[in-house]
Amino acid sequence: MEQPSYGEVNQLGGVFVNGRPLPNAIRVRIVELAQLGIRPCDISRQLRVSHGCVSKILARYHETGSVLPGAIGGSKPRVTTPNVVKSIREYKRADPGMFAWEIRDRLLADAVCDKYNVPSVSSISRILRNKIGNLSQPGQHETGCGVKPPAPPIPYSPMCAYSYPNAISPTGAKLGGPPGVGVGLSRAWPSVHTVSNILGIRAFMDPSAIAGPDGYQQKMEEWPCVNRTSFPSHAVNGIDRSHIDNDIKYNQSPSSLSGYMPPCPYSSPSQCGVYGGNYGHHWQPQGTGLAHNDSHLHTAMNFKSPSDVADRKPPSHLIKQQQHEALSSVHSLALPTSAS
DNA sequence: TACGTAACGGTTGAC
DNA sequence: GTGTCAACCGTTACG
Repeated sequence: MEQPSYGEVNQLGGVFVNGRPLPNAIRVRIVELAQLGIRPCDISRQLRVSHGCVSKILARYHETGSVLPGAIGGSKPRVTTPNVVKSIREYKRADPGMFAWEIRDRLLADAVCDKYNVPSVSSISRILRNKIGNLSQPGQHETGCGVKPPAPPIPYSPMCAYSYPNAISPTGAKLGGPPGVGVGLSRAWPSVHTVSNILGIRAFMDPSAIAGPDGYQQKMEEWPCVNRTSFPSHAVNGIDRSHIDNDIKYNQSPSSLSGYMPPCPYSSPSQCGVYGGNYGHHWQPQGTGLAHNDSHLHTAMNFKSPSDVADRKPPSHLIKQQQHEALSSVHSLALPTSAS
């Protein structure tokens, strides 16, 4: 049986998995280096990540304060919640001649929904047709008639708590919610397609998994379809294994951001929280990805304060030295002088 | 040369 | 169990 090979090599020689986010450690490193004043082009070259990706990650970070990737997969949360259906039913009962658009306005006016999760007129029409259309007919499962209503047509979990305004920007981008709120990431990393595994840097991403105390490791390590042998065993994206190991310990100069930015704050199980399950009752604000139950992430999140960044910037005469050290810590390669 | 971004092909997970 | 859909991903190429 031929095992598929998921890894690919980009133009810079870096290994990536199409469709999958970069390891968080690399994402963090990108932001970290940028914070040190290293140019994106240099970060791109040194980490062997496309400049487009570097640009995207940095832009995302500046916008949301999170280095974590967004929620992949899943479906948008339902807007036709039982509560909404109930309200529509009541509106329709009070005024059978009510138009769908009137109902929609009413839902907004009564704060049953907000502008972000109000059903469309067509959705309301569908509700009226499918669920409330025979409202006036006898035997209807209206409450109060002593007849137990059938099971709700829509299996629903308490998604009503879902609040778009706090979670999604007008552009649809997930933004940070209240710190520490709803950041419990319940879903374990669902995919065997973790880049860390694919790249063979499991230990880099999740040192604790080496011990494998929770059985999670086994699941990951048993992934049979990753042809790790196709990747260099000694280096990942230009990061020498020995340096990766060092990176795990993160013995970096305390003068840099590293002092309060753990190098690998996001273990794979932590990262998983941003994938899937983010809609509906599983949905979690992206911006809080750094502030979830992993205290390291919270710490990492804190480092993003622009004022902090400004305050923590080292004296200018140390910047170049720090940049050099930062990149040197990532690679065994000498930092080109052009990187200045 | 550096950078932003659209296009592209891919993955993911809810439905 | 499978297909669809809509979200996301990183790379590439272009300006």
